[in-house]
Amino acid sequence: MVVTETMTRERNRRGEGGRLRAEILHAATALLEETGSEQSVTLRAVARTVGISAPSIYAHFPDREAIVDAIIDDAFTDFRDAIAAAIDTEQQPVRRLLAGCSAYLRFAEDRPNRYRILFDRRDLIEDCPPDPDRLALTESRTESFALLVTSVQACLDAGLSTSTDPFGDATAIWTGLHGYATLHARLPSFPWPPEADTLDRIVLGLAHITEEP
Amino acid sequence: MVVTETMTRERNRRGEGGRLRAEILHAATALLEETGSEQSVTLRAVARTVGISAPSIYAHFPDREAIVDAIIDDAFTDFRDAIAAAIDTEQQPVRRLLAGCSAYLRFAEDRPNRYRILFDRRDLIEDCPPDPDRLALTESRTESFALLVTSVQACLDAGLSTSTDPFGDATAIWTGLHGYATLHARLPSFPWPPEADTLDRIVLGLAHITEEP
DNA sequence: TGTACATCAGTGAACGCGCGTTCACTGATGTAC
DNA sequence: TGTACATCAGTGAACGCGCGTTCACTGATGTAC
Repeated sequence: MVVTETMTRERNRRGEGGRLRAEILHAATALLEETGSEQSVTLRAVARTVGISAPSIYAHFPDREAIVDAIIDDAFTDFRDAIAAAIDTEQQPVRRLLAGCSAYLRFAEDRPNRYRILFDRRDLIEDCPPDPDRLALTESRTESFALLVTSVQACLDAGLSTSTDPFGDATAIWTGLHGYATLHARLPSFPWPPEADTLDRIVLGLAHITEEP
Repeated sequence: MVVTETMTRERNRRGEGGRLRAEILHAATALLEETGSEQSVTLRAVARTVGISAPSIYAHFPDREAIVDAIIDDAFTDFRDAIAAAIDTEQQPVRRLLAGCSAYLRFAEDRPNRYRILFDRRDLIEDCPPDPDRLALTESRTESFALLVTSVQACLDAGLSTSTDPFGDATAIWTGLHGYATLHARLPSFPWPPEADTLDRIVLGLAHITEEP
């Protein structure tokens, strides 16, 4: 007997309707990561993947946009956690900084489309009024960046950097990492230098690190 | 009398049908630059803007994709020309390099959506067979990058850089510029340092320039 | 223990929309005689 | 100079598609008595 997608799914028991929300998010994330395009997260495609009818989604999300927002929210949490975890594997400040940046690039390389959506939205382009629903998302972004600033500051505090502007240096590192991550994903056939070289260049050069770890 | 878009346009005279091609491209470019999304370049939207019927486009482009390709091709030519022109305004090697990089950022800032499409396509992700129609496009990309490599090499030749790897340094500068350009456009409310500082950081730091111009 | 009933999780049909593309066509423009 | 005709630059209607969203509904599940 051939088991199709639709046959697999059983209706949730009473009180467990909320489980569908997670299934929807999971399916939508898979779609987005496969295609790399937010446009491919359609209610119908998501419903097809989950094995439900499209209108069922409205019990859990007010509209299509809300699903995409939720995906980005999740992705940012993952991103921040991955970097934080990597930093925590090291003690020495320069090593911690490098580990965090390395995790940044690894995240972008392992799941390029997941990384892509993090900074792809037009959220902050228009000076929109502070939207409470989006505040958590903004904070999650801020936190990822704060990890970087803190790591640079730690090098400075330990006397391992001649930086006079840790925030500016962190910003420079961020743009360097972002540029490498996005171009590397877009143009894989370009003769890129090894990731370790890039990391050294960006981190040690831009953060004014004086001593090798 | 109210003159509407559609009333404005007159049919081209015989032999001048080719002019419509330019009008289509112009309209499509405007659409892409306004919205920043390739998706908004639809045959119908383009036709509406030009003031023709949608099927008329088929006399000049085989399909929708061909229009977008043509836009990117044009954008790349503009991009390369802007950088080349800026470099040529200076004599001293370091100044030339800085001028080129500055033009890079200015292009990205002035026409963010035009810049965006340059590296946004998935062209090279799959190892597609060498497509002769796309070769010019690829060359135009290569040329833009070559300008950068040459500029770094010139600094080295003049003894103004301690670079041991001009190609790698040019790559690092490129990723730095790209990262700054894209993030700056995406998150304008972030406390970015002045562009000049960023340029100095990226160019002087990453290209191992020893002497200020 | 049995049964009527409220609730919950989800369905199926339908709406209007814009899309890419096709097809047969029209009517002005230039040209051959 | 006049006219028949080929050509060129488009048009308008239609196709099937997938989409977001709405609406009235169904049928299994648990609960009150």
